[in-house]
Amino acid sequence: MPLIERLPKKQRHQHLLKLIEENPFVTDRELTRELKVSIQTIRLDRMELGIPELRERMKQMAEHSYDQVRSLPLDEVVGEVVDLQLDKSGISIFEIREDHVFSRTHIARGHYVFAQANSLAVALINDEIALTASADIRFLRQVHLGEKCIAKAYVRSMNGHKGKAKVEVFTYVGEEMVFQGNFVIYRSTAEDIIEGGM
Amino acid sequence: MPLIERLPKKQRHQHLLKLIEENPFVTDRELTRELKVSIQTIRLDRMELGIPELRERMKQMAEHSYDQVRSLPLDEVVGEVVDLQLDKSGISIFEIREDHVFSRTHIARGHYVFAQANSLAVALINDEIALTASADIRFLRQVHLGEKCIAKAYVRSMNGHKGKAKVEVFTYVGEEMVFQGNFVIYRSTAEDIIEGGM
DNA sequence: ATCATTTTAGAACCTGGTACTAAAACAGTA
DNA sequence: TACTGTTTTAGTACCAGGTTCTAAAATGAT
Repeated sequence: MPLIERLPKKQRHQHLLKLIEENPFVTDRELTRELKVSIQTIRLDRMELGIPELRERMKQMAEHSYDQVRSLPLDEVVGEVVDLQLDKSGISIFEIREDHVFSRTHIARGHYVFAQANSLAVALINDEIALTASADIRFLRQVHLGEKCIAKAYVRSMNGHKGKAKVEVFTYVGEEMVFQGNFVIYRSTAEDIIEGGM
Repeated sequence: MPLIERLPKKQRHQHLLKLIEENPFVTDRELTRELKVSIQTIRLDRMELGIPELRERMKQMAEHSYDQVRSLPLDEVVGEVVDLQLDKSGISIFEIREDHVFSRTHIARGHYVFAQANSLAVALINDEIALTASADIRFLRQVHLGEKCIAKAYVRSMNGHKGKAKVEVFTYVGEEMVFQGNFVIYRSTAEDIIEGGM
């Protein structure tokens, strides 16, 4: 059992990591020329380091970037409002479809679940203008493809008839709560300018 | 030379284009099942339409996203990542268009601004799975139709190599900060189950 | 000299294709 | 009906860039 001079291998591993980080599109064969070892050694090294093959690396990058690109087309109304008592409470339903999930995992992107809650919170406010000022949100468990999110929103406070309203939203899949958020909504009857908020 | 009834082929081409656009990761074999023709026909169709093979498509996507600072010439694509240093920082640009605003006020809906920030925060995390766990967000001023939102995200902490990461996002229109958010992102290398989070 | 580790070699097999040849099925027309 | 042209299907050989497995050789430490 060699005890010293074990560096070459570790050094090569470091070098390998660096090379692949520099150029993730490098093949094993190209690496042999750089590292001066056989292709089998390269492959053993990759195994030990847990580095996937070139094609898998490319696939991961492609999926990653694809997920970014397709991540925005939210519909005008996110979720169907099935019950609405202005300034009091409301319920909306939103089914997670193919468009709303990460392709790899089939788990819903957070901003869709947020969008449902945000839309409902804004819809609840009985004023001409209602914009989200801030929010404090928590995703309690993943939501999967095909699941139906039921968001329930309650107006908690109502600073006069102008100003801010606090709305609490709970989103469920069946019995389970999957999301919870506290929204502060700016409200205004006229088109007067609000110093902040959306 | 058949002159009429030439539709089936063109129809199939349209269908093929749509299928591949919907899911660029589809293999020829999978397409045969959808289109009910032989794999050779699929391949002839791809040839005629100039659609490269799956691996080439993935490679192009991967290369495209790898190309660090891409051309600013904003695509139609909203929330385009123009700079990305994994696990460190990133920048994305999103132009507010008709679809993204309240029709009355021409003010952007909050969840679009949130979506840009959320997507960027998730994109930043260099792991197979990255889901938003919670967020604390603030809309600092309204964003109007036509304005360009530039989101800058920074990874602030990195609980080991599994677990949670904290990402801070600032969104600007010109010099003005319009949004600020603190995201907690769950991260995981494997497909192991995460108890909560999106 | 001996023994464990490390490296190399080689063969079989895999996916998701390309390139090419050729037969069959389908259509329209003379 | 027979001929012609397009379209579809089938099949083979080949490719890159690997994985998986077995096994031999080189290296180094004691």
